[in-house]
Amino acid sequence: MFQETKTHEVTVDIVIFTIRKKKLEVLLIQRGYDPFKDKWAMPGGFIRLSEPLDDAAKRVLYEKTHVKDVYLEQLYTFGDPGRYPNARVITVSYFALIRSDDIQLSHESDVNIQQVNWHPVYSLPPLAYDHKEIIEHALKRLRDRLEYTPIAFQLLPKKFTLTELQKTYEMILDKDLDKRNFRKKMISLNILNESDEFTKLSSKRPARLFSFIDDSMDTPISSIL
Amino acid sequence: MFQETKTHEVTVDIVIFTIRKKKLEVLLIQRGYDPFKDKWAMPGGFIRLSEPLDDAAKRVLYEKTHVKDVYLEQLYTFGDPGRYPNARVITVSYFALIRSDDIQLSHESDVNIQQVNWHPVYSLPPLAYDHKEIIEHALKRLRDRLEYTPIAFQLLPKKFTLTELQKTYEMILDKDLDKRNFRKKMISLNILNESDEFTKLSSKRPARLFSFIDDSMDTPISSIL
DNA sequence: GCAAAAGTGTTCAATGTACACCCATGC
DNA sequence: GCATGGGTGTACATTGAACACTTTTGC
Repeated sequence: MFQETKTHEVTVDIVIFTIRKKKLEVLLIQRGYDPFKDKWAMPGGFIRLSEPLDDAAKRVLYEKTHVKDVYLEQLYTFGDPGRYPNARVITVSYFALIRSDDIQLSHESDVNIQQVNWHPVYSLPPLAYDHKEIIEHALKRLRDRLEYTPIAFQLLPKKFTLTELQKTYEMILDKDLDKRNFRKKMISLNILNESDEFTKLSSKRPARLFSFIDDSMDTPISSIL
Repeated sequence: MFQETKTHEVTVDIVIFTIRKKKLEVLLIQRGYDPFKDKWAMPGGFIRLSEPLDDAAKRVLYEKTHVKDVYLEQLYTFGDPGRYPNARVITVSYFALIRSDDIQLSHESDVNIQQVNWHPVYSLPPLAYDHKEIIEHALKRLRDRLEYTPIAFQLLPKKFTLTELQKTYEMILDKDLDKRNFRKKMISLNILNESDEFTKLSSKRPARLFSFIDDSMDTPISSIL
């Protein structure tokens, strides 16, 4: 077993979440060669010898999306000997939250890659390796964080309406929330700045725009179910 | 940098908690040689090439304590290039909860090791590497788990009194709890079996013994503060 | 009979949950 | 003027927090 490599290889893989077309989506890359040809996989890469783990994650993230300064958190380390064919690859997984309008997907001319695309997290294509398991793990963690920290703002533009915020929660939790209770709760947390601006474009009643008070990232939130 | 090794080395390190002498303690090994001679470190070891991560953790745990079937959970992966002198060592950390009466410390005749000993988690000796950071991380995780899952039972004998259970919570949270509220809460969770037995040895009023209902390990617990 | 730990309930405050109607706008 | 999403309050149930005295035993 493992004749081809005599050492562990260590990679980072990143579950990149965004909100796009009113859906919670993850960024996937279609593999252009075997093993797992045509299957989809999360962006990932080898960790350089003198590179901190978080830096490796940031680098991979930047290479694929050209975004910086996004929410990034280490998730879990997967290292089953059978997870990778013909090599022992241990992967430190991360999850990232980005605003879809910040993104510039890089369409590098890499023959190994067929496509880079967003996929709704609730209807994923066939995935390579153990990436399905990793994404499920990431979704669990994201839901967990959502109930205790003001993390949803990482997926929204600077200014947003309360309805947009609520929809974000609903997409992640995959569950409907009560409008009045949601607003009451959010406002009582004192993490929102009420602006004087309103949405204009819609052909409906304009909605007030809010922004997130930066220094409240560490504010714990009691449950919003 | 890193001339001595050209690859990443991957280890597991385990934060082993127990309750001993009415204190929350961790198992540490005093190093017998440089670097970090005389400093204390957590039990750890290299991951074998075709060994799953959890198995490596179980193996290291067994080697040091001769216990099996204990609570073991992956914690976090530390991989700062500067954390280890002269090598790039990435460590997947775990934390374990064991009953101190189950333990048989192995006093192997390893010249590299001076001593294997328990240390109170709130007054640790000087630690090697970044192990202080790892233990702090483990303590945070343990506290977190304590508030949402019935994990404290992993530190107690099969049968225990409510006072012992409360003391366990108090040691981990480093905070006093209200006796009546604590008992009310625990009983309302329906995860305890009330037995007909009582403590006998003490020279005080005997206390009723309880046991934990096994299949409630996944029961979430709302906050106990 | 006294020292020491076991055991037990009530009141109040805070938080969560369920629920329905009017408002402002563009067309 | 009507369709669409924005915005608002109250009543009730659940949960958490504070708090003190009686009971059982060994000595």
